[in-house]
Amino acid sequence: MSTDLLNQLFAINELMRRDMARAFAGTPLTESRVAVLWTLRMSGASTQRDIAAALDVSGKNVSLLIDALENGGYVRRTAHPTDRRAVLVELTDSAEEFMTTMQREHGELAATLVSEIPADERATVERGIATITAKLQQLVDDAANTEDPKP
Amino acid sequence: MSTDLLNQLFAINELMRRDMARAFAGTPLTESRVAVLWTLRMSGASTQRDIAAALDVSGKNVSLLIDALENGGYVRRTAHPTDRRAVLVELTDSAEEFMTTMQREHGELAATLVSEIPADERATVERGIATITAKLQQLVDDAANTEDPKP
DNA sequence: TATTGTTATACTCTATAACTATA
DNA sequence: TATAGTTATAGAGTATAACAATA
Repeated sequence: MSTDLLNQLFAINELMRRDMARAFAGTPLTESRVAVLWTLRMSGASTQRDIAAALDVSGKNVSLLIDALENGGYVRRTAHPTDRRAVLVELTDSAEEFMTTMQREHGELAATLVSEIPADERATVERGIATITAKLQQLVDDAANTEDPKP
Repeated sequence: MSTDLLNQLFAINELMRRDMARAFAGTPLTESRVAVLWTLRMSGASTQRDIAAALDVSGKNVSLLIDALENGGYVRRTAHPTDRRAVLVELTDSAEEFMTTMQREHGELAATLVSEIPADERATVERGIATITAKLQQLVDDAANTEDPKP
């Protein structure tokens, strides 16, 4: 049975991607752009360098994503108060509203999924998923450290 | 707690992507190309149209992916026995070997992850994940049918 | 007429390298 | 000298539309 686990996880990946895509169909948003919005929602106003680090992508890439988001009215670039090289990127009011809606929908989706599991098994399943996530994180970190030894 | 569920699932997504990327670093393969190889591994020789349907991407996209894979020696285009418009795409011997290795590694990873869960909870957790996958699948299907009513 | 795959065109995501303005 | 962001260039994934060959 456990050989099926990765297939299940891959299926969940794919399904969540499709579900997300539906959530912002009709907007000029893409998955990557929404990832930027999530970062800003969680961390507040950030420099492009911070966003690049959080998303593990190049600075150039962030420039393009912010260009598109700024153009669509989702974020605004403002002067950094102390570092004149840097800009601060922040969500506009309408983007904050948009993220509030997405967050609510995520919560509803999670509740719907969990409600399918028998009540007395929910805690075990949630703990199991957390365990899997933690182990996977550890494996990926270890692999990264092996390839890229302490600088 | 259940509000964290989606975050866990998103984290698993991201981690599996990174782990996969490591698995074929150094090859000319990308995530999308490997997705094609998986499809061929599971379904055997397929037309490009079948691959496009399985991956839910455009025919043009499949053309490009197959071009790249053919160029790298992973797949081969052969004539369709009965339909002269179509081509059959199939894995080369070396690609079959490559996929065998990937499949074995997937199995090992799944076993490692599952072994972190207390033995007496494994069945419950695996069943819970399967339940979540099924429900998610159903929600996505329903949404697709609502937008795109039976033609 | 409908379908398979390709050509043509375009947008997005991604990266590296060089450059400008600032620290 | 080092860092933040942009310009320049390039590869990859994705889509739609038009077209050729074949069903």
